[in-house]
Amino acid sequence: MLATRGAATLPAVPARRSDLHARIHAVVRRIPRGRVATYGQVAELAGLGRQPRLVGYALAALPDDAPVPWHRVVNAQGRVSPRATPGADRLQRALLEREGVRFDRSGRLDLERHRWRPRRA
DNA sequence: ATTCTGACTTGGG
DNA sequence: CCCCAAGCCAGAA
Repeated sequence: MLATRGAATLPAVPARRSDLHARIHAVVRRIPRGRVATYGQVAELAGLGRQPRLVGYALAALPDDAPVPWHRVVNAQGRVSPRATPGADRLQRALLEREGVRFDRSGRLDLERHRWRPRRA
């Protein structure tokens, strides 16, 4: 099928933008409706270890039409992380509420109750 | 090529 | 509750 190496016109290695992002997005795609995962949790599941920040970077890089439920990722405090873009955080919260996730007065959700617990890592 | 700038978390003061 | 530092990727200017 595909030439596996050295075709003059093809790169030896696929020019993927970023392995890191791809892996992160893959994990986030697994988060079921009505459940949430923290940045740290996603980092672990993606095999990045303690690098929750990278998860934030990867999600920030998502195009608007990406088939990734980015809104299901919240911070370790169970809150929607403040976003630089106006309204972005409001949208995230709205999307979660639409899936049945409730927030308390301080804008915090119950991680114990809503956290996604994948059987397989 | 260098610099800047974000969706984080943890440990400590 | 607030503040600070470290760890570290990628796209834009």
